[in-house]
Amino acid sequence: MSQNIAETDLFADHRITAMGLFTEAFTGVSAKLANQIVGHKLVMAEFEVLLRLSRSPGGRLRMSDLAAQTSLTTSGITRLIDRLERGGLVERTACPSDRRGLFAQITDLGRARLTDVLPEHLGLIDTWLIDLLEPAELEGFLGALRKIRDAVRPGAAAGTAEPVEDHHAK
Amino acid sequence: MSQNIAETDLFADHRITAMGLFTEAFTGVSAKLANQIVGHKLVMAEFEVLLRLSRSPGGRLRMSDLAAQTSLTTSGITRLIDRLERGGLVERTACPSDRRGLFAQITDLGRARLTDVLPEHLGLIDTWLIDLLEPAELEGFLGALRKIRDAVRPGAAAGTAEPVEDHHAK
DNA sequence: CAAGAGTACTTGACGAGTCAACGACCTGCG
DNA sequence: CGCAGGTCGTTGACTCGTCAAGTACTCTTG
Repeated sequence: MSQNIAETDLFADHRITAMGLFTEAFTGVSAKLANQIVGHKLVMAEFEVLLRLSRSPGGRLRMSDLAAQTSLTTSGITRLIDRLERGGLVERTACPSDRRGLFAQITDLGRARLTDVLPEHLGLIDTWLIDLLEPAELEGFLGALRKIRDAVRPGAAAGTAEPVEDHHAK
Repeated sequence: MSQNIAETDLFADHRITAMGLFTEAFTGVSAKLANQIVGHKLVMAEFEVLLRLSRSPGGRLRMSDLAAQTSLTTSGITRLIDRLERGGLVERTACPSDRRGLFAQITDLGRARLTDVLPEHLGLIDTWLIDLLEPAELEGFLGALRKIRDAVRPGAAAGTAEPVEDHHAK
């Protein structure tokens, strides 16, 4: 029953395997973390936004800056901030220098929520990522990730991401 | 680079940075690949399903096996196969030994679509992953990924390598 | 051999994101 | 000045996924 050997080999290329491994490892860790976040009535993207706000001067960022720093569109950020605002974790405040613009501002409740979530979250990162690797191995791993990140997301090192823009043949 | 870690640095922990790097690298590569797939009127999950079907004996798998091998629920698989079937890339066929069950069977059109997509896809994996790393570095990287994958997804090793023909287990 | 329990898939309702098309505002230039 | 053309954020319509419940079948067991 087995023929089409050449074709079959194309479908089982080692590059597919490598990418599959990358995917399984990342989505596996990611699922562990997401699972904890969900237990605190947040989704990953919301947690990430709260974290970025908490680290920004004044605890606030422009909607469009949030969109640039995450992998969401501005419309996605609008809806995400809607949800967080409904929950009292952020509020929208006017931007004095540009009346089109809005700040998303983390509230005390938002910071408190982060403080609830973070310690356990860091522990999970240790358990499912850091502690699995020898120190030297971890260094090599992070170095490889940095090379890849710099290649695929030029200018993202300081936190400014840009939507991938490549469109191919149609 | 570890300095005095005050409590407010909780929000800027090195573990957050490491996980952020993992996320940016993976989502970056993933976006490059997804972008190509979308150019061929598929989404990533559909491409993955076609690939798994093409490598399985008879070009078919049970719906529930597909769900187990991907990160979708059985209900997600139902709707994904609906779309592929509507496009003529797979068909549902009865399972003779269990009348509840269905096979998703890749069609010739489905295989042709894969053959269209794959060569360029493999090239992109080279460009945005493999070729970025020195051979030894790549080995270390894959080794680390394997450790992580084995920790977070016990029993998923068969993922992208060998077809698993094992229904009616337990 | 008939329940009862469990499995395989589908469906309805909904959540979370995208894109395209706004209205509101800002800026540069004739 | 005045307005053409960009940017900021929101909204409507849609896609792709989840969960919970439902239907149809299979397995176990007294």
